[in-house]
Amino acid sequence: MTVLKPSIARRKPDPKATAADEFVERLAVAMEADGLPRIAGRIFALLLLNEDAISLDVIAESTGASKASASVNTRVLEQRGLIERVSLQGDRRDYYRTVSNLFVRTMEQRLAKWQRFHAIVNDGLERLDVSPVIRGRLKNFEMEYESVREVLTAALERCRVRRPR
Amino acid sequence: MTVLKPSIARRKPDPKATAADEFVERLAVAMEADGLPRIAGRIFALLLLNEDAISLDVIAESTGASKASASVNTRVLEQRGLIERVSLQGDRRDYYRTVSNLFVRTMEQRLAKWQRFHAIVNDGLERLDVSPVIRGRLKNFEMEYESVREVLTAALERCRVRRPR
DNA sequence: TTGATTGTTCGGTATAAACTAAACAAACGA
DNA sequence: TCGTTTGTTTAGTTTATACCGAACAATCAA
Repeated sequence: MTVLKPSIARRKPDPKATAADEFVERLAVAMEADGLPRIAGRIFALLLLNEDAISLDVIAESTGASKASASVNTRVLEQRGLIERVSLQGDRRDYYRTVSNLFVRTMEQRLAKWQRFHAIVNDGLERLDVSPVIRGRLKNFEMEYESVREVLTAALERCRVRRPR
Repeated sequence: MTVLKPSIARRKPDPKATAADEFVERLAVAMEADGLPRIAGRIFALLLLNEDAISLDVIAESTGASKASASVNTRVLEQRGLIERVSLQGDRRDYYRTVSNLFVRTMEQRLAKWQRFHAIVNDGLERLDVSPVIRGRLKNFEMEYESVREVLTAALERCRVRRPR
């Protein structure tokens, strides 16, 4: 008589899971598509919903992650420019909160990622000797990217102006 | 006297690695940032540099992947709209090539991914009862996204018009 | 200094993903 | 019908990554 542990079959749906918790989980999963660890996504979502900065312990505690994971993933988020570390006077702890111009920052991140991709293509366009057809294909690809990039950065600039800090 | 296998320390740098091979590898790595398997990236890069459509065997052979991986990853790329499967008359094999309007398609992919993210935020904006400050933050985030999305889709539409097929 | 608090790093484990080989299915030609 | 060619699926292996607990380092207070 073998018994399957229920925790394997399916996790217990936490009875006191609030709407906010669900939001956090869903956003965390969605952010995995951007190559972030799930815990990083949870932390980000948590901070997104919190007005004031939160300490590492609280982050670890309320996301259910270990302090180690919280430490690592806050750094990841910080390096990606999604959150920032702030210090409060007369307090040794670090506190974290989302950056103010969040959307612009995320878009800048994405642009930077694309840039790496297109840099490779452009480099190939220089070094490789390919047929005129292929060359035309690559050139057109880059042209279109460039035009879209310009439009996009202009739009972001407008966002920046509208909300300077 | 322990000897470290050189293949572990570092892979042999293939002496007859062409510039095209390097291009393929670099692009493949860059595409991993978009959540694609490395082999998918290699296949894409390979097709990008080839004028005419290529069969599965050739793809497998020239990327060094197994036929199974080639099959799986071509399907991934096809579903993402980056390549297309074509059939040649009097030939049972499937052939693959990049789609014609490549840049627009990649951007559409990216937009779709963002859409999922923002859908969650908007949903949260409806269901969650958060402080006015947080609500303002989320709303602003979505507003900025929406404005940028409009600009972007317009720019893509222009690309589409400029090169209809 | 010592003790307490806070963050990071390290070692090990579990989970997930990529990939291959081999079995399988489907489509065609003989 | 039977063998051949082509693509897919499956099972198992390898590889990479996330994660935790515990040890460690650093900072400040006493």
